[in-house]
Amino acid sequence: MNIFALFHERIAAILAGFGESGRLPIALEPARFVVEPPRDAAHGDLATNAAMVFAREAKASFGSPRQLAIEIAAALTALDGVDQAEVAGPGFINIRVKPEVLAVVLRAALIDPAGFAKPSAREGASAAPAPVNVEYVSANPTGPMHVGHGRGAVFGDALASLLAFVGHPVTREYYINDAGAQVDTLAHSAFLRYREALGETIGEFPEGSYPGDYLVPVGASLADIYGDRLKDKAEDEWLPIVRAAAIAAMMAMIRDDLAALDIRHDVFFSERSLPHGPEGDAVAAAIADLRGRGLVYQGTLPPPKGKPGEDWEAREQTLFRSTDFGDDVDRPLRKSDGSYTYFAADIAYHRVKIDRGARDLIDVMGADHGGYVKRMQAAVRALSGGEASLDVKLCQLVQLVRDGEPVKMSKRSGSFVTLREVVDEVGADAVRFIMLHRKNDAPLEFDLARVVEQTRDNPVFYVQYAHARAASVRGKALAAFPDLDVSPAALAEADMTLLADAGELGLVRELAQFPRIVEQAARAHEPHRIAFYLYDLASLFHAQWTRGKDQPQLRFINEEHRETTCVRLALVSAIGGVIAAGLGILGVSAPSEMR
RNA sequence: GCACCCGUAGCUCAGCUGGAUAGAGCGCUGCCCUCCGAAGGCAGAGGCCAGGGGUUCGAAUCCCUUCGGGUGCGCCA
Repeated sequence: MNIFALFHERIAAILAGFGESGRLPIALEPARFVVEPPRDAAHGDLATNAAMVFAREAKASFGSPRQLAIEIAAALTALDGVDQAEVAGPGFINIRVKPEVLAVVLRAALIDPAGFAKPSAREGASAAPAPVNVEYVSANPTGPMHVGHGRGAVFGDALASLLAFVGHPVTREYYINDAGAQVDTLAHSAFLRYREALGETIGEFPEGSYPGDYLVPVGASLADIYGDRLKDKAEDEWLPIVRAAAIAAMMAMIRDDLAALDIRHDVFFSERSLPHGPEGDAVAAAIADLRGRGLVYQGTLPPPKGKPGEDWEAREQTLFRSTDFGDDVDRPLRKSDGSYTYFAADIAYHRVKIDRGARDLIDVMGADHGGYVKRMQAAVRALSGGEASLDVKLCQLVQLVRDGEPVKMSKRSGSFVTLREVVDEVGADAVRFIMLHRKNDAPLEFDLARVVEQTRDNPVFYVQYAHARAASVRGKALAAFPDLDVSPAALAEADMTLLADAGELGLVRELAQFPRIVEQAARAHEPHRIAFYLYDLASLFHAQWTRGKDQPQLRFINEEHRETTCVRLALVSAIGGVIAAGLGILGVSAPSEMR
């Protein structure tokens, strides 16, 4: 029930009508104009720039954009639900709808807040929303997740929910980098813990290994299972065993950390599981695929400029022609020793995703992967023959602070602040909301002290409290009118014309924006817009509530006027419902009371 | 050297894919409330949207460029 979309269609129809009578070109692209809330509420309920956008096309028949605007406005005025449509400035059209339109919006939001926000299936819609694959987290299985991983995790999870909410079939996916040198290093560190568990004194861990004590249980468990039988085996015998045990333990830990944030994936895809070997090599097949498209060749890359490359020497490699797709240089698929690069494996993996049917691929990664974006997009386009596209969402760093003071993080000592510690301290809701309350490509400051405060500076609390307050008002109403039916269906019968106060009408207008915000957030892949919207809505709601302090006639519950109470309860319930629906998309709970 | 991201109020950040007088929260100033519905309300000051060019009816938004910050740059994953 998106009234902005509704009026967009109506105006498009009016323009098409002008097209039929030969006064405008037939095939005007409706996406060029917008219908949006006016900056100033005094201007009306909706505004459109349609007349100005099509000024050039209208010049012959209408002269000025203003004249086109006048005629569009005249046609709008004749439509159902339109109170007035007037032209302002150079050609804006401000539309004011009749009260019954706002009543319809309010009822829709009240009866089914989530359904209200979903895009309505249009008649003759071209196609169902495309299948989307969202890959997120993908932290290497070499230790506990830290806070930066958490941001990507929460972001990817909320984005996946958002896309599912608006109708896309969504696959949530985790790529386990379990095939590189890092996991061998992990295995060596675990082996040291194993020997330790057998009673050896290990002392200092070697440079570049994983000294964190999260490997201690892995060593102990290996000692339990194998006794000392691994200790004297050759490395190529114990390594696969220890590696598998260590990776399994790390992934169990990571999944546990994710579960604490209520983050789940449909697919955990192991890099090691990509078929390899003579009987079927997925990476080789992917390279052959690209080669068949004429995009692979043997060549030598120029040395990187500006970086003093002492040890650089020209070597011939197998290269992917990513420059055909806008990359800066072609990228190697095989190292000089003939083994595959990580990029080659990643190409094979994305090929799997495309083969499974995904057309919109999204990778959520840390900002340090920025240099990787172009080549991966090139690969996806090449592999799919242009059918699929990849959007890469880079999440910037998280700076943990407490009361404004930076929290020390030292990876070297192994005592970095883990995601789990933060979740345990402030709760999953706070972590999720704060991480979604910022654009993904902007750095995030996370104040551990602030997010547990019960004040307006704490957006988590402020929004959740609005929901709790809505629930509380409903309870209070039952105390005043014990026989009142406060179910949404019953409240929807209330006389909506009794909503007359400017603050109340402002709230209805704010509710009307929810579907639009959801749609835009989904299209832009920016869940933070929902968080900001919820904060604005909560803010207006709290303000209206507070007005009742000084002006008792504005209180939601009026013991003298049952009908007024009903309609205000309808408003309050709709607000509560929309906040719950919005928080639901973000994966944040909507409590009925704050403690 | 090149590529990508960022630069908006004192601080932290929004700004709806080009619209009307650039917004919010903190902080600051001044009133109100602080028993009557649960952790406050109202108002004000504060901006060359980093600088400069361009595109057009119209630019914080798009393009070019300069400056400043971050990230990355074959045989790491």
